[in-house]
Amino acid sequence: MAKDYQSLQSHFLDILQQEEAQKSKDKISTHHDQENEEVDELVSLSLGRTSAQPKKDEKKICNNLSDGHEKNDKEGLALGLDCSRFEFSSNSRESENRPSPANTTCEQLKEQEPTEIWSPSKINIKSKRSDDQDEEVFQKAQLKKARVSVRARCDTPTMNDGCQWRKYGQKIAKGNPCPRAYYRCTISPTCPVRKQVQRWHEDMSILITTYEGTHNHPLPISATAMASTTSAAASMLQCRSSTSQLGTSVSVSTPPNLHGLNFIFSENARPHDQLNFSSSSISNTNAHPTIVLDLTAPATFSHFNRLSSSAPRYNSSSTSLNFSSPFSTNSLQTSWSSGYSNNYANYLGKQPAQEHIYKPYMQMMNNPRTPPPIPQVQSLTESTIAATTKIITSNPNFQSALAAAISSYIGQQNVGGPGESSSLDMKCGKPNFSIKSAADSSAQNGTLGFASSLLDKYLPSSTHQQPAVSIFPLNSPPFSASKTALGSPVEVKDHVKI
DNA sequence: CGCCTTTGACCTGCGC
DNA sequence: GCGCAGGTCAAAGGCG
Repeated sequence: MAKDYQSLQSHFLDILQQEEAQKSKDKISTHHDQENEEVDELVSLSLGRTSAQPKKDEKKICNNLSDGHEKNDKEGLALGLDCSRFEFSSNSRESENRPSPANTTCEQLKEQEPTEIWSPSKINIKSKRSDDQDEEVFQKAQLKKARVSVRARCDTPTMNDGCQWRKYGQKIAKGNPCPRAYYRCTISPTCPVRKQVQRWHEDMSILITTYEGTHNHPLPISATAMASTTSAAASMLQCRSSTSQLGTSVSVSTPPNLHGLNFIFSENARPHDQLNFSSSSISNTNAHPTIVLDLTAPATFSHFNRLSSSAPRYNSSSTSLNFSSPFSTNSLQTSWSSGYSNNYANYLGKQPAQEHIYKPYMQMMNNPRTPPPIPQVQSLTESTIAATTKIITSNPNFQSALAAAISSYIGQQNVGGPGESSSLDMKCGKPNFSIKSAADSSAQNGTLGFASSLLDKYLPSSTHQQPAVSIFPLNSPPFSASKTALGSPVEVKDHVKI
């Protein structure tokens, strides 16, 4: 009954949105003709869920989403993570012309099986809608599963990620004398998740584990960390792929208990290209969009800046949201322990039942003098978080640095050159984090949208005055956000305009 | 005996 | 069409 209800509700909302989209489409088409020379893409970025629609409708949908969010409180931040599941099946031009059939409610999102995005029906629809060769190529690439490649120093043959794997093949891949092993998840016989494990020939201590697919079964707690990590990374990648066209580099480092984990998006928005991490070149197939999570390098802001500027040939703007950590990465590189998996899963909203773990820390941040209550679940991350929180709260530079970062971001949004129609809207009264940028929308869908989810979910009303400080102590170290314009203002092609 | 790894064969996609 | 490379299959064998 619930399924039927949700199905009907989804259908109803689809119809509503199609009507709204049709209205806005008419408006857009008139504007589009005028601005055609300047803007090739027109994508609404409101958390990646709505296509071009009037603001009122946008609000409406946001309310719907938040309602769903509340209804599915236990699902926590799934909103931010799952955005790509439908985004991935649409591209920017489609979203320009019609709403994504799935961009309605959180329930609907959750209804979707991970494999659904590859359903032939959608593929056919997409094929029919392609209107030029480039788009066909683009869509073909979209149809290939996103991959998440994790680089980590590891002495064991495979990284202990908590899942059960069965090896089904081994190959010598070109360019790397080390054999590549193929594993599939055996927790569920129908689980589509595969992973490839290969040593990096330039540094045999580095293990490159590439994950593909999404688990369709409950995961052991010890496996949620990697699953959430890869899921989030893939989501960001897919968000990015679905809406961006060119040149955005996004790096999201992890909460303190995952310090050192970098989500890297740095490419010219060819979705089939691999997303390379800095100068390292993991020779992977470029048939799949791949994101590289590098656990071998410390997550520093300077490093990210280096990354951002590492692709100047793309001549495009770069948007970054960097949750950088002041800590070393060493503690993470041994194994994926259940300890931090708890917290990172929480961070990603996949384990809402453990919400109580970090809520006290948020409260503590609001009142740093109050010692945090003892969480019910003991893990090594408690001490990590406590230490992190202590450092954050005792760091007088944190607030000012954060304020400067946000001011910088907003400032750049406001003073963006020609072609830069970006804005960052942080409404603190009611947790709201709408992002509109001329730069890569998907990145923001993935990162800021994710932040938005955090905000929506966890920002207490009492912290409205200091939203920035209140948001990130949950799990995050000093936070910085920046938007680095690499390209000239002239390069507005492929940018997104609201 | 069941599960797992190994490994050669086979399939598929892609570039030339 | 051909060759190459990536990916998968499945029989054979090892191990507890």
